[in-house]
Amino acid sequence: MKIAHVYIEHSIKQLDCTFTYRYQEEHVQKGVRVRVPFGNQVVTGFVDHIEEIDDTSLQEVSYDIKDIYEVLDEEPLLNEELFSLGHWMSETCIAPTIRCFQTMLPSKLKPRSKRKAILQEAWVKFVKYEGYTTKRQQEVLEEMAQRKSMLRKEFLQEYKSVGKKLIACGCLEVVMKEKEAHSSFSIPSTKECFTLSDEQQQAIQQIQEGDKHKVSLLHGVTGSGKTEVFLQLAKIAIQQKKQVLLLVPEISLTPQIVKRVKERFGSLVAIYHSGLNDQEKYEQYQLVKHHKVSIVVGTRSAIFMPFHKLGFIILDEEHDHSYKQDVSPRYHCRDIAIFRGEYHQCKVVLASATPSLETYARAYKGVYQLVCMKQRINGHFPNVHLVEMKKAMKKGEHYLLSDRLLSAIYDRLQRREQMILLLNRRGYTSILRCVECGYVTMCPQCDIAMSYHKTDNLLKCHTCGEVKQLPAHCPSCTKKKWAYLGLGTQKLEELIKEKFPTARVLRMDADTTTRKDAHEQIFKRFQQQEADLLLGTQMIAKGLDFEKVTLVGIINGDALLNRSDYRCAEVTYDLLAQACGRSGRGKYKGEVIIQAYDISHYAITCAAQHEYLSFFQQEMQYRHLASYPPYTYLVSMVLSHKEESIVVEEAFQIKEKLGIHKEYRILGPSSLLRIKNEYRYRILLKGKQHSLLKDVVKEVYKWHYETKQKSRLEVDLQPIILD
DNA sequence: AGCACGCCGACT
DNA sequence: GTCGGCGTGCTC
Repeated sequence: MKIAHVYIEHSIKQLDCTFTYRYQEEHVQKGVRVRVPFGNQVVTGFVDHIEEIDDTSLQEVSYDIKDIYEVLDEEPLLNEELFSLGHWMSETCIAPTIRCFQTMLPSKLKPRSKRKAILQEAWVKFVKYEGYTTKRQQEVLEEMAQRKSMLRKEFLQEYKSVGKKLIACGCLEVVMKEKEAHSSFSIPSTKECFTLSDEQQQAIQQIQEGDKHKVSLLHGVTGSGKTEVFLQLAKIAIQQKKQVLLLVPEISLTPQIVKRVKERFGSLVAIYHSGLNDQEKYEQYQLVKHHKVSIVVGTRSAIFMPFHKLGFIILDEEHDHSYKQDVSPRYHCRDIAIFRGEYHQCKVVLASATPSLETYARAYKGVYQLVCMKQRINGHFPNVHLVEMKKAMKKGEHYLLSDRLLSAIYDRLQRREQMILLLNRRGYTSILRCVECGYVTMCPQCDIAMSYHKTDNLLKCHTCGEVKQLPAHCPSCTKKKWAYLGLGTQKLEELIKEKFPTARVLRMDADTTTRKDAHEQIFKRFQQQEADLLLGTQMIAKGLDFEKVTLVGIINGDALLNRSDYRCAEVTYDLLAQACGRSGRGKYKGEVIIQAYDISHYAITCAAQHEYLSFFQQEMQYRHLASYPPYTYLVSMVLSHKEESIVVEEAFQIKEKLGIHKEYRILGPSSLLRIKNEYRYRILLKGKQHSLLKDVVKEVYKWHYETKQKSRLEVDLQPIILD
């Protein structure tokens, strides 16, 4: 008898095992979706493997085996490679297997997908030369016989008069086909001659000739022309009839790289990111699956595209946090890239101007191949000035804009050059506080002050999305005066307008980018020089290439340094170095002004001198002394529940259960901010052996659901941001 | 995840 | 006496 082992769509720990079903149909195979009875419901499942067993061994099982109701796919959704990747992910991230499979597929194909309606299109197809009546009809038929088929919509438009008649008489027929992405980027590949710099050529050569099994780290300063290196590598792979995956942190923030790839490779490109709707994602996915494109440019989720022969996987801005998924399965795109690279025997290239410490440390030790590009294409770095705000403010200068920065802005306005102002306000929101008693409105669900949005005059919580009307008077002292404590971009915009009434300002932040293509619109307008000044938060720090920008101002450059996070120096260096990289990319010399309260910190001084290596060495020393990654590994376990006492009790139970161990240290439980009415506590494990930590966490995880603990447990085996 | 089963409080 | 609260347990 034929038996299928099926994963059930419910992605919970208790159900992370297969259930067996009987079937008769031949086309049940590994990787197809099936509808199966489960309890008293019918659910979708995913066939893990099939088996032929004899009836005697069947009688040994204690449960009744039911039949599969329906087979949903003719062909497996996931090929052998992606299948094993799913299992591997489940293992390394400690997440239910079915959830890993769901994560890997576009939502229209997910096993659970309830409304998986895939758009169909009507096509007209030639059938026969019988039954037409007029000369014109014959002509049209002949044309159609040539073309074989065309979209009905277009057909009826072109042959308005006779089209319907021909379909009615059966000479042509209408067939429904799945809608496909028409490779709309038919921009002809430019034949422009690209002269590569020596460094670029060397980099390409090194990557190509390097050890196939080794990951390469391309460490190139901002403006050193990494994108061109990617494009050349892509060309090589395509010539070898292989595919290329180019991963970027966030598409909407890197429109320029997408544009360049499209210009170069035209219709060979698929774009994949979270901004696409389900149908669009599905279409792009199918393009890759059916070998219609050679290059995919995409964000994190694009790592799961169904490639058949990869030539290169390139992770641009390798250090970026958006490569880490922060919901289960908490995978890191870099790890998946390396897994797939091994399978396809292809080179994985990690690229960044500011590599993560982990990556650079590996390259330093020779685990990865290190490829450097130290020169800018245009030959010069921008001058960086540090402004110490403590002193500036004592002299009576404005706390947001120092005199030095003001005069630089004035200067650029005079010379009709463009500039970017970056307000570093992570962890710094616009808060409304009562002048009299200092009351601040907190979110009722979370332990976070609600931030004030001036455009719609509302209070919003950035963690849970709660929206509140502005209270007319302070609930605690009934005074009616509020002080706006914001260091927001809006405030900055007002200030600029006040100081420079004629300046044309574009603002980019969470408020101005809610619409779908808002980022692109703003960048486009800035590119076309409809504005002199672009101001925004960290989202404008990365990957942009505006030739005319000669001034970058960073306000509050050290805001990130005051956090307790062990990565704060790295994040600060990254932000500053990236922002510096936006200035003076064209033929004009660029300038950068960094305003900070403490300008002596090495993250700031190294960034100002474009000294990554020096920063790396100092930061490594600190990490070594404090035994933080990359010298150790951290794993995180977060418990949450509506009742604080339950979380605390269960957290301490876990701590006790772990006991004292010489191979790792237990940090916590420490309380985190309450989110969505749930109290959260974290336990961190710190140790030198990642595999050991993983085993320990796995045991806790198992114990947690087997003993039916009340709280929710979330584990992260490479936590990046600890909040 | 869902849904049934089962054991205790407030109603016609 | 019943309706219904949601704690517990199970699903091939």
